[in-house]
Amino acid sequence: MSNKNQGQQQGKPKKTAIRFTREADFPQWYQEVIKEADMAENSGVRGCMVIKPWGFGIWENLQRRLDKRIRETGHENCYFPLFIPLELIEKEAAHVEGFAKEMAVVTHHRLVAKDGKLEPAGELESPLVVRPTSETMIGESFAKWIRSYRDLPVMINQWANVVRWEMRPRLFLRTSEFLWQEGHTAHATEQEARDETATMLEEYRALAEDWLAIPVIPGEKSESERFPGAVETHTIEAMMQDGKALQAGTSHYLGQNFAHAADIKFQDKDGGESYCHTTSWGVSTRMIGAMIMTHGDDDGLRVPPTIAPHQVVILPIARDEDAAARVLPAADELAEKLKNYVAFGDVVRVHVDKRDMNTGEKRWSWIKKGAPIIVELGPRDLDEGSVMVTKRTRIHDKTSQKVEAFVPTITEQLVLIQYALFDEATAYRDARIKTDIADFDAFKTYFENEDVHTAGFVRAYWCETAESEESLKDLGVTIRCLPYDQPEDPGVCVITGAPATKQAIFAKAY
RNA sequence: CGGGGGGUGGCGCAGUCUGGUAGCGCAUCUGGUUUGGGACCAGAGGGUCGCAGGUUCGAAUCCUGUCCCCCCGACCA
Repeated sequence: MSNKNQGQQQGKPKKTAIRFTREADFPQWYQEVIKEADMAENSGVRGCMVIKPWGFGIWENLQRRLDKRIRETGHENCYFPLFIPLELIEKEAAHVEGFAKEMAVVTHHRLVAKDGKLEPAGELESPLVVRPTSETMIGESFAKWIRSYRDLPVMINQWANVVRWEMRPRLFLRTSEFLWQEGHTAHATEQEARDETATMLEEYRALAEDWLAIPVIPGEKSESERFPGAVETHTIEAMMQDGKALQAGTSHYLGQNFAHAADIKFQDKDGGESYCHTTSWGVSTRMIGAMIMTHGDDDGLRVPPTIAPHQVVILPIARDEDAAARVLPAADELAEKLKNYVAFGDVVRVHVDKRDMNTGEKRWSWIKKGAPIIVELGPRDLDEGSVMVTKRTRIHDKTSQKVEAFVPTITEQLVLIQYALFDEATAYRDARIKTDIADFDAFKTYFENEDVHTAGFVRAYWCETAESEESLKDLGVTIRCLPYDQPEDPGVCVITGAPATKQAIFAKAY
């Protein structure tokens, strides 16, 4: 048995690679993972973060895959302005109301020097809102673009930053400015728009589960949780390791609400005039927060191989010049060999870490960053024709593998890590979905007494009334969604005891 | 936005109550010894204490304002 604390001869012994454990303090642990993995940091601007290469690389890999799927499902990328005229966003009543509190507003367009300082001057006649989302702006364009049924459907997407002046920012989960994609489509018929909404939610489910290894529950939002202005909002809900829910992506059927507001209409075959049915859907950098809180452990981040900026990190071990002369070229050579293989549709991403620092420290830095496979290559390995392999899923089990066995199986090893992460997360989540809560007393007892060991979701029948939902408020519990897979038989509402036909997921949420 | 806690070399902190011009550990740099699970010894560099103003002979310490961070709550992707 090796002792991972061996190097800690002085000072406080460390049991884990990072300072906080999930159990002791989940919020602190979350921040510590981000810091130790060198993913992002706060900036001097409230609620706005600097995304560092390891965090941004993860985002880019997620983005690359999703962008591909967005194109494959018939959409095209566009770009719309960051600023929205105030009078434009006022057009859809429910929409404004929903976003009013969190909109940043530009009121001036110029600065003048005064007493050595710069002061805003040139007040705008009409203020501009920094987009919190682009339904209104894109709706304006749709109205111009669409004349005839032959122009439909219009299916576009944009990768952009948006601003929502949130009260309580948290890195990746809720930043004032965040990166996302927003898809916007306009259709001739309700059915087509509803199908689009469902198609994109399924894309999000696949992105979360197949790509990020995050198990999610797809379903429909209750009325109170709907996107402002939407007829229906569909969501994928994930469970974090503290048992809280995180909405990881949404797809909205907007009906004709925005079409009426922006006058998006077309002439049909009969010459009649109709309003379009529109949709919108988005996922954001919040997904990275979901990944951290799904896969991270007390030694830091664990990145699914699909999106890891480096899937394999090679650590050349050289104690002197002579060893370096042998080991460094060998490490490069190994990297080149690995690059002949493809995993998840891309050439295996290999990095040789040649930084001049202690090997143990170097190794821990990659463990904290969550690189899926760490390969140590030293003179001894060279003599034996082998490599020392650590998988991030089992950091205390180093195995020596022959190079000719290791290299050709790299794809398989990465895939197995991917599956292991998904299976582990799924087992964790499923064990924390309670389905045996009989009545509201038991429900309250559960949510009042939950802690980091027991917290989770309750799945139970719900009568779908706003009043019953209101009574959850004091508990801090919300209805996350009505899952698509529903039992055939009706039951009774866990809150009111009234007859109910559908089950809902109840949870505390981010 | 309400309640609570904070901002002191890169990181983590002490010092603040009882003003006297900054200290510890880690990290960094140099030299040496080391090196396959977060090395050791010696030496060195680095901060004016979030920012602005005030009180004072003198402010990290007191007062006012302000910005930012963390936790809980309400709000939200």
